[in-house]
Amino acid sequence: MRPENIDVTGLPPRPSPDHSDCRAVASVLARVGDKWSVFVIMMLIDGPKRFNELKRMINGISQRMLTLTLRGLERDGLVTRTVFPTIPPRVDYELTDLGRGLAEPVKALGQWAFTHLPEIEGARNDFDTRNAE
Amino acid sequence: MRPENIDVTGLPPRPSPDHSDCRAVASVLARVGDKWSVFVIMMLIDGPKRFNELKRMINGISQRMLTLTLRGLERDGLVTRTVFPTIPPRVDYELTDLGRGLAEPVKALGQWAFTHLPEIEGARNDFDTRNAE
DNA sequence: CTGTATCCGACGTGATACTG
DNA sequence: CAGTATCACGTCGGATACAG
Repeated sequence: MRPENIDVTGLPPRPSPDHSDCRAVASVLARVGDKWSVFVIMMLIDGPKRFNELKRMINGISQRMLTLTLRGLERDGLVTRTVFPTIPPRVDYELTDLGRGLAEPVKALGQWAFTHLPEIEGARNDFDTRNAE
Repeated sequence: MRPENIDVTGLPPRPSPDHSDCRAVASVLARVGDKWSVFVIMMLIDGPKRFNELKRMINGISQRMLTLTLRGLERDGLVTRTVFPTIPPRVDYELTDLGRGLAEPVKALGQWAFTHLPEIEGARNDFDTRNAE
């Protein structure tokens, strides 16, 4: 079950494509698409940040969601978590090389979204008013 | 409430950044991140497709989800829906110019995900076994 | 400061049945 | 063929309280 046998890589057709890769690619896309990951990545681009520092920068994120988001990014090897056993405790989060690599295509996507925002919002308005009354 | 005042465009700092754009960019990212949109876009890159044609190509998608995904893409102006009032009915879905434009950064992201799959899966395994017992 | 634990409502997704 | 309607379930996310 679920999306198999689909090539979303845009890569030229390979001789013996491994179709199971599709699910895995989708899982990476899902991380990018989740509500907060991209924001956290963007915040970390210009250097490591502390937990509450991130929380303050990302307006509206809850403590719980920041924790979960950071755990997810850490699990995928995109972010490192270093604990300084001081009192009070201090924890720094920093992008890995992998994370910095991911930031590039993500920024490209963000730029596209930003430049085409008017068209998309226009299309949404048109669609909504068409299906209004 | 919610992610405001955050620049996820990666654009060089502008004089008077419009912070409300952030939410809108996030909504585009959310579309890319949802479970099926990217697959549909990829399927439509090389020409228009019919409803059931898409359903067959995307292994595992339900009729309901295909409908909802296509509606969402149509609403955002990424896909056109043309009905041929024949019997039986025939409906073609096709990428708009906007949709084809979006496909580019999405493909870039897909390529990145594909090439770095081993590192990510490795990191996930490491993380999971570290936090196992 | 940096989390974890718990509760709860909202939403996304799938399965199934039905319609024009 | 191309949907819509309904239900059922699981996950996501926010709020709050508490801990090391």
